[in-house]
Amino acid sequence: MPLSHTQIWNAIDALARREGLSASGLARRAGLDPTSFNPSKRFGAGTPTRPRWPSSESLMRVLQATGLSLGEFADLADDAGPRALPIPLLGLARAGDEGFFDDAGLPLAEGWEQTALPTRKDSLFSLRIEGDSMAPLYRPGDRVIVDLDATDVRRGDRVALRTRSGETLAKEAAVLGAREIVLASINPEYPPRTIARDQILWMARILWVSQ
DNA sequence: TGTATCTCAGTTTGAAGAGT
DNA sequence: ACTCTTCAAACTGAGATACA
Repeated sequence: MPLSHTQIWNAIDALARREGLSASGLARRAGLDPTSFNPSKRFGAGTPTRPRWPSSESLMRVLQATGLSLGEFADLADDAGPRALPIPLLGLARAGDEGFFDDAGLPLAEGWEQTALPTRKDSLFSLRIEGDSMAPLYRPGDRVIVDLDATDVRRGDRVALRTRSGETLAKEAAVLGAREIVLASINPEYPPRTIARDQILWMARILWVSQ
């Protein structure tokens, strides 16, 4: 799904706003010249003006600097409303079969099933992981995407939750009792925590992690 | 206290440079 | 020739400082 000129620049502007920066501030953070994303750079000279595009290298540096995946960037690009972003899906067992990768080992466009990245909706938000209690699965600085609608938590799910005391936690649901739950850390150096159900403001499954 | 001036970080435009 | 990046100069607004 190619992105239009408008979508690319909308996404860059949206990403800059999300980071609390202007377009030039975003460029600077990415190690680019601060003028790279100026409005005057978005169209070439001449009448009519020709649309200009950021290079793929510039785009990759911005994504690296903001910790965003290409899929999340593509979602920012669409200001028309919620949209599922399909990406190729293949089971690991099948990934060794012939016909799914080219000579360079890159995925071919044909023959793959598809899965959808989460669409933009009000119940979605992201959290930045702090501390190493979830290492090595989630590392400090990783961003997880949580869906507040995804409350059907099962044992073993990775969840984010907020307590009445003001803590926000990202853990694994080890025991889901009627009156209390036990949250395990992936890192064995951190002991499990037991939290009473009535102390939980909300708890939802972690859908995606952006590294 | 209120006003004028200075400084600086952030941002912008237009032109030139580099690569193809 | 064309496209994207970089450079130089200028603009803008906020905060600090000086002074009546």
